Amino acid sequence: MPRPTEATREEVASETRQRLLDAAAEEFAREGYVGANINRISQAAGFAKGTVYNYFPSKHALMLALIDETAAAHVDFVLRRVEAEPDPVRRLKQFFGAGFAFVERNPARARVIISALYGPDDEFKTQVYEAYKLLLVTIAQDILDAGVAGGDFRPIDRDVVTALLMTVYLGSCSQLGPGGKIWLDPSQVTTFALDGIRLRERPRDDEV
Amino acid sequence: MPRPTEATREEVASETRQRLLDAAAEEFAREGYVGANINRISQAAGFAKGTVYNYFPSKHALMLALIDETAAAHVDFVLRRVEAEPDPVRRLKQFFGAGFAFVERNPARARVIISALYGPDDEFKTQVYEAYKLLLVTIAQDILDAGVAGGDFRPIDRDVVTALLMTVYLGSCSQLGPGGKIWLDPSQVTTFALDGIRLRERPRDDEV
Amino acid sequence: MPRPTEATREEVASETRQRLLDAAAEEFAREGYVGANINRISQAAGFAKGTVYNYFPSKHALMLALIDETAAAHVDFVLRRVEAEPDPVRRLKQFFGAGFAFVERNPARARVIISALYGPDDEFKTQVYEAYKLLLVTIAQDILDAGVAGGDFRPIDRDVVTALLMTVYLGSCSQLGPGGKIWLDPSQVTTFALDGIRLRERPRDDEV
Amino acid sequence: MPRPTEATREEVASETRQRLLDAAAEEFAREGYVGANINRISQAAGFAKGTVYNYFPSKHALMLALIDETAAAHVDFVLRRVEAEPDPVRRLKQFFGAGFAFVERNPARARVIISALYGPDDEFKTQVYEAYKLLLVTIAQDILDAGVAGGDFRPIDRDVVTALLMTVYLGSCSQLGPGGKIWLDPSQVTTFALDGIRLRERPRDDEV
DNA sequence: CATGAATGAGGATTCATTCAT
DNA sequence: TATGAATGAATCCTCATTCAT
Repeated sequence: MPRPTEATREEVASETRQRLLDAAAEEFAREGYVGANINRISQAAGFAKGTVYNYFPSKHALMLALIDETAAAHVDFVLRRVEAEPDPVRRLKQFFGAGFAFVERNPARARVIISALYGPDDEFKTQVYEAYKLLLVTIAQDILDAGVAGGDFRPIDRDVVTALLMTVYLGSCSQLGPGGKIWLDPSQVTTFALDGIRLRERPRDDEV
Repeated sequence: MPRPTEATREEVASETRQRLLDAAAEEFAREGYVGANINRISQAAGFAKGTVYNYFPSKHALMLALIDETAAAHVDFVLRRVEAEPDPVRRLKQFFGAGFAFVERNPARARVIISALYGPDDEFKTQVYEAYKLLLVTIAQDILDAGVAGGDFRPIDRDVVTALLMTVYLGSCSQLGPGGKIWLDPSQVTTFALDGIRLRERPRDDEV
Repeated sequence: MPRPTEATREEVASETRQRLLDAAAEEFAREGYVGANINRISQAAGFAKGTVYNYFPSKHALMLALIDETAAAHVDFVLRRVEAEPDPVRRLKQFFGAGFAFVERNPARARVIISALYGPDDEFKTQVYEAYKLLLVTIAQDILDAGVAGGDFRPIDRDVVTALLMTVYLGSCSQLGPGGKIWLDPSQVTTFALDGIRLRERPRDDEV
Repeated sequence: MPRPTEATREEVASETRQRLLDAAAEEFAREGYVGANINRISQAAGFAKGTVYNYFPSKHALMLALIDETAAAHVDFVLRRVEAEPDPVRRLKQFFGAGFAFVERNPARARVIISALYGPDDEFKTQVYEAYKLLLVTIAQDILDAGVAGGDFRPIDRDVVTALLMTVYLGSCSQLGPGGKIWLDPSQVTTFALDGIRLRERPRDDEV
């Protein structure tokens, strides 16, 4: 058992790091990576400029850490809910539902991810892809493959549709209205996406 | 009628302006707006730094002009082809087909528009919305409304679906592989989008 | 024939560069390379901070340019006077005499060279060696080799003695009293050095 | 007599201080005073940053202490050996021999002294002069004065030659090859210096 | 119209130093 | 005594912008 002071010290360091990441998320979301200002980040976190550099070796590394931390929380949040669902159709709905919920709870983080994806820095893009790989695999296998096998979905190109679903998801997320609310109704987006892939023997009228 | 020298002078000025815009498109696409460098732009266009300021009052104004010019060409290119089609379904296919064609011919311009949309500057976003308004209206009225009225599409929320179609289009455009090729097959994207809205009494097998 | 304005522009640029180098010499001499401040250099030269970067890509490059320029002037100044002398002994005297004269006229430049040689940056050292190579070769060949061949000097290790002569010269130069005067009398230094190598009437063989 | 714990405490403190000085010597030698990093020094010594400040009030004071400690060891090492010799010529040889031996055993310390002498900080220079005063006095009196009085050396300006001998010594020391070896052979340097002052068989009076 | 020298605000980063534990 | 988190002054460098030619 570590000495109390040791435990406390680590907690404080962890707490500081977290506050810096939170402040960085806000700043990067509002100003973009290049426009973000390290001094404002540390001030917003309640520290002096230098403290950022006690935790992250550079602005670039801070961004990478933020991407990693955000992606880990995001993937974890969505996957838990997706995998709790019994069948592919419900899972797809959860993918959108939980995804939008995460974005509404963490609008700044979401913006950072999206701007990393559409911004000019290839290293950020790669980092995002890596960090979200598990989510993409789950969509492809546990939702699309399973859905096609089970007769819920039409035969489709798994990778193309995975990309399209992520595209629809990310695109919807970035259309935030005032207050950070997602302007598109999740259920409408889900319906649209589901109808793009669902098998259609007979009319259905049990939608969300 | 202006004197020949006048005409020549205007032509030269127009030519200079065009070369500056082309160079700016490449630079903004590669570096992002904040990372773009006015000196590099002028050098790439074959001029000295100061020349940019003879044609555009600021870097910001240059970006706005580039958005306008690109959007005008883009909208014109797509609308000509969309409106040449006789029915909503074909028009929607043309929206994607012509849109992807424009992006493949003008990858730098496309990147600029997309980064403006997903970047932190709200003024750029507004400018893009304004410049593309005519395209959005055409989708909403001449494709969706017409398609619903004609029984091609299910009753849908026109504005939501317009947003979703643009989202799918833009998202697909930004997934460029090496060489600027769009990675997603236009016909697959079109099929996906069409199936999301099409009315489905009976199975159809006449797709793209 | 270039246009007058062109000629003037080049003259101004050359003049600016020279003023910056002069100011840099003073600053580097007084503060050392690391302690030197680019802003102070440009201010002392009568320009704003950024102007330095219109002429030199970095502080490091400015230092290298200063070493080169100083060494070229130094070597030229000394070699002209050394080579005007008819015999090795007089040439050696001129080496010290002209060398000390250059240092007294350019104390800041001399300090920069010396601090480059004794400072921690190996690239600066290499640059100094390269820039003074011609002078070292002249000492070794046109003074020492010639003097040994002509019976003025004892048989000596040419390279060792070249190094020792430079050492004595540089060491003496760095012992500046108030006002930048070299504290050691050139003639005393010359006598000391000459006696270290001159042929004696009878051989002695009791050395270390 | 202090209590054992007291004695131990002092030993530990002394040991710590010594390790810090050793690490500082390496760092100052490699990076120069301004480029040296207090954190690296403490890490290399096996302590945290703050510990340096428990032993030295500032980086500047650490440098001064290092100069003092090095000079004291250096002067002691050389003087012991010089004063063990019976006559001025042997003493002068020992001055160079022991001096070079000290430098080869303590290359980092030697570099620090030399960079202090040729660097921009006058306070360091003064400190070096003060700390080496006893050595200079010994050269001037116990070697040069004694040698002139005993007929070994020509009548010379004692202070000038003292300065020249130190110059030759320091200059030779700073020409370190790979591995910290002094590149100039001590015996050659000694011969050169001795011949510069030794009495010749017959007077010459054709000098400068 | 084209030029490019000059400007100076702005920002990332370093690091000696302090001090509470 | 040892620690290391926090500090903030200091500095190199970038680059949009101006303007005289």
